Amino acid sequence: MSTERGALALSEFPGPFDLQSTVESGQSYLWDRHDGLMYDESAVYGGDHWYETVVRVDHSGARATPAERWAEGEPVVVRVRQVDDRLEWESSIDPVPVLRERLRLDDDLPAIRAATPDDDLIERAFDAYWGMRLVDDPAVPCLVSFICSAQMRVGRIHGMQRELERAFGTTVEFDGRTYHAYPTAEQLAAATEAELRDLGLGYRAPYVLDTARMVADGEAHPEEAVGLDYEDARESLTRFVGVGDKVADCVALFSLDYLEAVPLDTWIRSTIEEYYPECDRGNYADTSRAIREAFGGEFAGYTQTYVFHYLR
DNA sequence: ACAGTGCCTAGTGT
DNA sequence: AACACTAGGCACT
Repeated sequence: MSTERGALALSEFPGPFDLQSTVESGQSYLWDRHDGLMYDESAVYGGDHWYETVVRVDHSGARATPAERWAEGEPVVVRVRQVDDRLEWESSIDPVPVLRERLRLDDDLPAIRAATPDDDLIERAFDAYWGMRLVDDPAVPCLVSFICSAQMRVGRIHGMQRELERAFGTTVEFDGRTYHAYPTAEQLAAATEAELRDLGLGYRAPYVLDTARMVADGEAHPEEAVGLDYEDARESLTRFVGVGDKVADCVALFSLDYLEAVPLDTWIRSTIEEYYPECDRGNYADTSRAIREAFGGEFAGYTQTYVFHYLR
């Protein structure tokens, strides 16, 4: 397959963009660094590293929903790096539409920031990583990777996803190397619990398996939450095994376009204790509403992601 | 509704 | 060296 190259002028999109903080902030576990130093603390921050992922896109346009595009499109490698105001890419297709979607390049970051409350911690967080975008990942890979995230560090979550790809994902040849797409629900459902445990998933193994079976059998699909009111969408996502409120919020925010979702993980909970004690209402749903308000409502998930990355 | 408890495991600290 | 503790929770009771 031939390698095409190109570049995207980031000045054509609203506000700044920073690739590294976007793909290495623990939102998405679907990207990898070409130099293999993903999440390497000693690596230089802000460097122009090449990042790679395998996407599935349907060129015919015949399939309407992202779920179908993901499930049925041919896997294709996309490699990208940022050099100042340019996003350079290498791929066997024109990846600009998919990059635009996945990296949320059309989000009006200055407008989003302007809509957040005037608050010292929030301002410092935005300043520290200004240009970081939310991601918009395919729903099933996002769901599975956040099921794996329970009580795990980002580096290990990332490593687990690479293991899942290597063990079960469709192979793709590109630029003289073999890549692996993220496994589909069907491919995961065909695995055994023992195989998943051998990859280091531990007690998450049956969760991933049961959830993959639910999707593969057509019993439920995470994208069925799209269009519901936010809290109903979160509730809907908890149908999947291994998915509680926190993981449901991650999927809502990082895949299903609910920018108001604020995943309450241990970091944000301790942040609430320290900076917003009045928002701690003792249970997930009420605390979620309170911190969502404190973080600016409509775009609270953006604020959360900046604050999380800043304090972590 | 809500609180308590067990669960896999690699890495870090003692 | 061996052991305790931790890490972006969840299911079950």
